[in-house]
Amino acid sequence: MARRNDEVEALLAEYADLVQITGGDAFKARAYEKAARAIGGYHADVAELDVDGLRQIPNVGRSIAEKVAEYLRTGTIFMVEEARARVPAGVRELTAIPTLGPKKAMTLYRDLHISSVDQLVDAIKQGRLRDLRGFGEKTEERLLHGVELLRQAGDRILLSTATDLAEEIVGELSGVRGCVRCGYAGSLRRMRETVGDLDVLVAAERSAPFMEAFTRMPGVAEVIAGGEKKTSVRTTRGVQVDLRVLPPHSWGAGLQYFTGSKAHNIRLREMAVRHQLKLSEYGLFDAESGDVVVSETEEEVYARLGLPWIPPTLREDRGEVAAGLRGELPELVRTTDIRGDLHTHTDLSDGLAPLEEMVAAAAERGYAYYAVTDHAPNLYMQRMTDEKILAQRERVRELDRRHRGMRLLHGTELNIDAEGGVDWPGEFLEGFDLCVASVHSYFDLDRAAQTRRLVRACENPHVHVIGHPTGRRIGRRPGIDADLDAVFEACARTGTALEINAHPDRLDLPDEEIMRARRHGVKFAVDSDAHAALHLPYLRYGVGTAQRGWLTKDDVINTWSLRRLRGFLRKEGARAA
DNA sequence: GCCGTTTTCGGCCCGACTGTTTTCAGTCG
Repeated sequence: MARRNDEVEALLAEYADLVQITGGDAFKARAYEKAARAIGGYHADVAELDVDGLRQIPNVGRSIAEKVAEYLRTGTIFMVEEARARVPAGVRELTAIPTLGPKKAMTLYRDLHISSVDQLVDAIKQGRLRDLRGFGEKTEERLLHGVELLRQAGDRILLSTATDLAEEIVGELSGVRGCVRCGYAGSLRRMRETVGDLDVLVAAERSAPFMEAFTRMPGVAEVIAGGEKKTSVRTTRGVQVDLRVLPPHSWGAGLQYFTGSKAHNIRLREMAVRHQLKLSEYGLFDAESGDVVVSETEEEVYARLGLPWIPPTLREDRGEVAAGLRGELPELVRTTDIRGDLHTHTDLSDGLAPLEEMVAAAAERGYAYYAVTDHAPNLYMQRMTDEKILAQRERVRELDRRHRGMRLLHGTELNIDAEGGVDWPGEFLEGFDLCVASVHSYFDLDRAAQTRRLVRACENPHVHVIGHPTGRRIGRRPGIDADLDAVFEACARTGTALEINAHPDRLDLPDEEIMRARRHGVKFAVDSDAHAALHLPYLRYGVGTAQRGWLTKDDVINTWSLRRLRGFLRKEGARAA
């Protein structure tokens, strides 16, 4: 069930942008940004709160609480509407282009009346930006490159957005009378990092009630096509959703067919042909007689082709069919295998929730251990000091004594500098149970320099995990240019784990690099990088990515017992070197 | 607009990088 918090967060963030674009008070804009983030990460549903309750949320004062209440009551906020009237929606969309912020967006609109990405591209090509103050040749290049990036991510949405939407739709349709089965398929079921459109399947005798319920769902902006077997809609956020209703006996074949990938299915159909069979979304048929052989479950379809059931996350034609035929499919790591999270934040740095709240939420998830890893001082904006982190350690130790079932580890997220150095000297790092080290700056160093800094970080005997190793942000920034094989080799040699950061806009390492790293013998940590208690469940997306990289439980250090994990954290490899 | 061991005003994450300037604005993390 979607929470109203997300709508409120989006609206306040929009208002913050509009304040900036119109040249309003920068501190006011930041106040709205902070309130938006706090509401997005708040544990309670804002729809359940009155003004006083809303004011309990950090960074929400009287004014914002009243605006939120206004929104919950009327569906709009007058001040936001007023601001929207002054700035066309396209101007705000321009700020989605990397390196183009609110100031430049406003200049483009004010001086050249540019209010869409397309208009911007045209204007650049016509050389109309040349005369603008603050815009030069390099700026034009960077903007075009930024547009390119934006378009690559294009109409695809993040895995988390797609999951939330799909679960809502499945929940709705499951409640319709006559529903035998309901679920989603497509690249979402394969847990690809982004999803183009959603495929929802229903097994039922009669399709009409489902088509009707589907097109009437809130959030449906337009019905693109409506038939007996298939209906397609576009949501108000621009996502296309296809609903297919199948006869119950075709469920397995339909699920298999619509899950894909295309390449995986082609391989399966070729196998079917060799068995004198024909595979379609309705079943596996005898090629000659046309009689149905199997169709009810995916397992039967795979079995009849001589294969074990192949997990959806492997269905990318990356060798899974051959491995299945040999009986060598990996036993993939599952979310339930994860015994702890090794990269999380609190409000001591840029997290939203206090230590106690994060720890309570982690305990709720049944973890055996949990690491708190706030930012170290070199990420200057966090203002970390030795005193603050040591005081936190005392609180962590105290809480650890009180939490019977779950061991707390005190760690930090270090910042890898341009040369591969980190924030604190060895003797200070010695005091941490665990150190994650990540790249947060110097994304444009050349390949040799990037490789060198990452290898050096691995060689630091106090660095246990390389956080979000490529630094990419999906749809916003490509990963750094480094010789990853050299980095993987260094990880394996020194006993440094690579993180699979589960945050939906990172998913870093990406799946293909995970496969490569595994061949070097690297171990991995699947972490949420949570900045609020609500982010802890992001872990599922990291596990999905790990599965797409063919990882087993043994490859992932945070599925291990605490004793085995502590052995890994001694990092004998790097110390011996 | 929010917040307070600096409490009703006056701060607010701070430094670096980039490209465009010719001393700095804009963007980012």
